[in-house]
Amino acid sequence: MNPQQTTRLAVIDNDSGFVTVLAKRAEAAGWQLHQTSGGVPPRDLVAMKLNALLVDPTLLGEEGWDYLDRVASLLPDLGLVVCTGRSTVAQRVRGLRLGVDDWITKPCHPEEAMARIEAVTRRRRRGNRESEATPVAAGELQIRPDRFQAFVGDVALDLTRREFELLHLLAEERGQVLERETIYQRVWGYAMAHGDRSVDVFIRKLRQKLEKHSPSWAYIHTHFGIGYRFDPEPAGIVKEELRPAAVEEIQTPPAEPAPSQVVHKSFTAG
Amino acid sequence: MNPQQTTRLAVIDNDSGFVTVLAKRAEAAGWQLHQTSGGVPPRDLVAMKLNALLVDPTLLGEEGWDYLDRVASLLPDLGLVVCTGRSTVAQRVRGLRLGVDDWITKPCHPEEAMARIEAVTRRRRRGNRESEATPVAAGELQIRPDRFQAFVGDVALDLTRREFELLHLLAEERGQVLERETIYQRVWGYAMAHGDRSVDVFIRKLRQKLEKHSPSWAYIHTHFGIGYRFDPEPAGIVKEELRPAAVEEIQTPPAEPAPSQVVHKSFTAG
DNA sequence: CGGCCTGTGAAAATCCTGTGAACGCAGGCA
DNA sequence: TGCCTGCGTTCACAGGATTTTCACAGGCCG
Repeated sequence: MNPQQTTRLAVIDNDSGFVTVLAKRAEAAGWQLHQTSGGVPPRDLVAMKLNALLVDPTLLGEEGWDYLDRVASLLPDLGLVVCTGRSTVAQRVRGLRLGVDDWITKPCHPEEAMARIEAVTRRRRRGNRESEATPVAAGELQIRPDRFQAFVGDVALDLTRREFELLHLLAEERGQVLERETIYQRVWGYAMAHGDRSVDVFIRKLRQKLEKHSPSWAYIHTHFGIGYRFDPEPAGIVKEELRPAAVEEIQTPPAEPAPSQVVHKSFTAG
Repeated sequence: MNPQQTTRLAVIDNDSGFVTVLAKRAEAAGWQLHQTSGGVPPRDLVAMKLNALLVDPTLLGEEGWDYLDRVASLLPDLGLVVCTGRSTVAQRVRGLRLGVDDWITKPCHPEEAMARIEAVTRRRRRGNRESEATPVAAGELQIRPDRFQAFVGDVALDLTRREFELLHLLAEERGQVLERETIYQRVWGYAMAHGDRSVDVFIRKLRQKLEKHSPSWAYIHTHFGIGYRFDPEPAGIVKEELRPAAVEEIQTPPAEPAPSQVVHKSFTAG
């Protein structure tokens, strides 16, 4: 979700000689850098919106492996590169299996370190949408990334930031069933904890606001045991597959088979 | 989804010692391997559906850089790993900038090479999300991973998640007889307890839904004492082997001799 | 013919989602 | 500073949907 092209890198190392040189080159290349010589809690890494993390686990002592493990599993989209001194094959293999993307041995040329960091972050960026700022239309909805807001006609749905990002993601993947974990990963930016219900709660809030402003459309469909799918449908076509003769292509977008296994919301309470 | 997907790796190298050892380990790990000691045209690589390519550009001589460049740009989803002898920082940087994902220096431990290849493909798989989303067609069926659902024409079979995953697995292994244990392992994700009948029950549910939506085809075949096989067959060819003159290659996939020991289902009750 | 193995229907157990509400946090404001 | 408000997170519960388990019947094989 980072529209920016620049690489955001954090370095956890206390080898001042190496870090200094690397920092100079990185800044020359236009990278945004964050240095520390101590462990940064994975939680805080989330807030930094990094593309990559370069770390020498030596200075984390015993906790090194555990730290790498946590970072790798909490931030699967982060490029994780270890740069450290002598190591055994077994150590490198362990690290790589844990989720480390590249393991560089010191002493190393900063240029190579940078090239490897680039290689690690490269693909993630590829195919990144330039659609970031293009509005999306769906049913009666108009989703406007430039305003972080969705509109029905001229009136805004009054979405909070998270609500908007969730809606935007769903709308961009219109028609696809997205699993909760995927949604969480892409909206929140890190891995979903087991049992977290945040996605459900935000879906409910979205549905309330959608229902309030565009009551004659159904936008978000639940897929039991999987996740959610965004697909604007005019209301009143419930179970069209049971009476195929009665309904004649009202508005259903082309190549959109009638959804099933969908919990058609019934909006009980007002 | 499927947790363990097999890695398809091609090796372009003529260092027989290294390659032999690597191949042994890779096969032990269940990887699918393809070796050559000459350059493979990028065009052919496409057809091989590889996850990763390990190459020693040394044996490509002058063309090495050009080759890496073409492979990297033509196959952006392929993990590209160079494994070669001595090299300068400049060479490594050049390669990495070109699109190489990792650059390993020989001599290297095959275990590390494998771990690095894994790391590269892991990162790659995360990047492109729709790798697993290719629809499968079978008989009148259309199996759509993006919807977690199967369709006959426009109407969905209304499969639950487990049902869908079972069907998807069977369909991907079309024509193969899969043992219950295998099925359970791959759909449920862990070993089947002795005496568990879940697979049978889900096969029944699937058959019911298939029969309901596509009554003129037989999809799932029972192999007594073994397991099940998915193979769409138009109805009415029951016992075609008994009256070979009557039936003429309606739709039966090639190279599928009528299996003996097959229980042709007869759908007793309605 | 007897011992498995599979098909089947239904009950029981489990899991999943919708929902309302409480909680904590941070920023705005007096 | 202290209060108020908006927002995101977490919890617990209820109603369903789904999965598992069971018992039995019928088929397959030697």
